[in-house]
Amino acid sequence: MYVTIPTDHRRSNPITPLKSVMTKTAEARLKPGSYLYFEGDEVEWLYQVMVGVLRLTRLLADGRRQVIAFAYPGDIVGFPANGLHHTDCEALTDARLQPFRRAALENGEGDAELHAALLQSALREISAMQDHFMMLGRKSACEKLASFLCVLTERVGEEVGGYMQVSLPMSRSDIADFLGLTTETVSRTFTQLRKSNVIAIDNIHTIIIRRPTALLSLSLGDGD
Amino acid sequence: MYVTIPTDHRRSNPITPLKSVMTKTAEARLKPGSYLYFEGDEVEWLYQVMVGVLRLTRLLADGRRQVIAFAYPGDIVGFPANGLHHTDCEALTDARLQPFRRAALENGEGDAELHAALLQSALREISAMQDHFMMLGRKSACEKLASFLCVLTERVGEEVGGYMQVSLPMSRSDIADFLGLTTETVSRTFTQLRKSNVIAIDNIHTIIIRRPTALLSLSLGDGD
DNA sequence: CGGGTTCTTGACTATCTTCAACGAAAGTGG
DNA sequence: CCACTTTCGTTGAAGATAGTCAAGAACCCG
Repeated sequence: MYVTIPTDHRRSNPITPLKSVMTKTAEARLKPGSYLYFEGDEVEWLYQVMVGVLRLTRLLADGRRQVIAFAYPGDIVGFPANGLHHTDCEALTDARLQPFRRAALENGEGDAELHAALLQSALREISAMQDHFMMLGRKSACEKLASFLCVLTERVGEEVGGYMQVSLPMSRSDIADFLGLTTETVSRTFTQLRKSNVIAIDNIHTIIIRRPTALLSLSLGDGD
Repeated sequence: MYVTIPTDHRRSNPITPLKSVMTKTAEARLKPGSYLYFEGDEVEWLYQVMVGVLRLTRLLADGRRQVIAFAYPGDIVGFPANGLHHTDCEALTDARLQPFRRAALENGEGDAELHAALLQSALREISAMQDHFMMLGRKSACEKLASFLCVLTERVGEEVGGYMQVSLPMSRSDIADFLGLTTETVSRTFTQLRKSNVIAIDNIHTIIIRRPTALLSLSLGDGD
């Protein structure tokens, strides 16, 4: 499940690994900055993220970029369309991935359980992307960033000293390209949230949620 | 396949109907303005649009709306996530739909061919939605509307008197909510395209493409 | 420690939205 | 079929949000 506004899937299901009764393929490992695949590549494998964070991006001819999703442990990346990858996929951190043959999705390969799990994952992704449409099309900069932090806190936040804390392995421009903003706007919005004491910025990559309910309100547009 | 920036699927495959060897369920018919399902409904059927145009929408608590997609003949609507519908679906025109049991997607129901076709349709939808992200997040009003008209022309344009002509069964506010704009901006952008002689507006719901290459350039951001 | 990248901040600008009015089209009822 | 009402679409003026350009600060890495 990808980082978008959640529909219902809570952290109730933290990282249900898909287990295949078939060929137990060895986990893949990635270093930060290395690519798993590129747009246009033939799809041979899907991958479940076991450890780490990946970034899926698409480029426009003139260099404008859209981050499609950040993939966290439990998520599946690499769904094919007409047999091809439609995004670039880069590791933001050290990562470990469990590969599944594309055929496991497309014809089951005799493993009905795995097949069903991959399909459900694809369907959840459709729903998650629909949420993200609302974010991109209809939310203000502040609502976008607040939503983003809420979702991340929900999925991968850790409690530290009575507050939830979130690690942001991606750069400000990754966040900007995910939310349809510029880095400057992302930066200003972080500052604004910090000054209004909704969050604290421990360091650039670590955010502390000081007022979770305020953050949630902002994410829903009650901030007016 | 939904109305978004196309990846590769051209009109080469105009309306390949999915044929089931199983229960030949009767076609459903819809009048304009009637709903096929609502967000939150249990999914029992998927539908392939045979005739007509449907609109898939999502609402925010405060009434802001996002049009997720317009579904044209050949498209499948109703993919479940956790068994539920995640959009509202309304007919914009008279429509005819071929229903398929949800089980045909989820476990094949013994019809492997239908199962595979539904799965491929879901995967293509994921790719189409990724295109739409770029549109919502990274394009200007003019690029958005030009892209929209290009895609529609490609999919459902008809040649009339040497020019391609496109019918727009949806309202201006549907277009606005699809592109993440206001109705005023959509209207102004139509006027701008008309004044620069890229399109002609035969009537509110019928657009003539006077300069297709100029429209394509605008959609890609070469308009500067 | 130093050089390069990333992040933040400021001033200014552009694009799009908002608010408001008007006109056109479509639906309703006599 | 026409008058009335309502909805939808267009246009204008003003304002706000986010973008652009530019400089300085913080961070990272060798």
